[in-house]
Amino acid sequence: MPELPEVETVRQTLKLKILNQTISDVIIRYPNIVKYDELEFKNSVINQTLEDIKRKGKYIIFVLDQFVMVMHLRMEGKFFIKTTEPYDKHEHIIFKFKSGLELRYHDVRKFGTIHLLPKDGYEQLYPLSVVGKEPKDLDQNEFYKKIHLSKRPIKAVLLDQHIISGLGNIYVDETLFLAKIHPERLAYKITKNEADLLVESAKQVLDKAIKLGGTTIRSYTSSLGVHGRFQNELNVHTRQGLPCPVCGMKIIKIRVAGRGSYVCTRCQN
DNA sequence: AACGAAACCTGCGCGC
DNA sequence: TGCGCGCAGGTTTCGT
Repeated sequence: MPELPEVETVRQTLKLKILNQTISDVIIRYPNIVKYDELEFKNSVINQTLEDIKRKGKYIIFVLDQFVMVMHLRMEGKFFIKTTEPYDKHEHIIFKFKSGLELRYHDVRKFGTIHLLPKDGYEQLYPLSVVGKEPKDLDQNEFYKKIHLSKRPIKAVLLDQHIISGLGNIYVDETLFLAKIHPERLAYKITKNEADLLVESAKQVLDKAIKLGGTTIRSYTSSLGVHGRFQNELNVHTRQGLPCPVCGMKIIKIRVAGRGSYVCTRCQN
């Protein structure tokens, strides 16, 4: 489900709904998601109160009194807030609150992760320590310096969260379209001006997507808070065979960096 | 050191 | 209808 705009939308919604709730119990139905000893995890978070909900790149950060829970939704992770309904087959972790509300983590493919970190200095600990800057915070010279010797296709570089965080398959395609750069172009062949334009385009794409509540494709069952409308604004992603909105040429789908990639070969070089 | 491929999982749509 | 394949908004680990 999530790239940065979807995670941000989820964060905002969760904050409205469960801030200041106190955890009374945790049900772990599929333990592999929790990257921590199961019993210790439970003992640590029970009786803790949710003080804030933050985000870094695609990670969502639940700040408790003495700990932080760092969650990554990977491909299909979603949250639901329920009360007493029976558990869905794909609800793997249930946080029960003293109020009777329940926060349920739902993940068909079970790729998601939860790390428990001490509150003190958690930003310097794995996994947050290896997350690169988001486009809005990324200095353009710094970005160019990081990519200008790389022999990877530019799309692979933009997907690399250590270098620049928040973009995923949808928003990389859209960013490359705005910057008029072909996803297969090797990073060292990107000029400084183009690199600057890439960072600018990424900011623009993410900002707009956040304003529209993210993108909803393929996930018909709505996740908490994500009623995205950015799918109506996509220029190329998912639009194979349709005309490029700029030049009218047919958009094609190719495979780059192992990912389905949509491109206008007239506009993007 | 750096790159691409495989692995982690499940479900859906397609062609035969 | 059933089966096998390819594909899916991500990241880490493995092998060259």
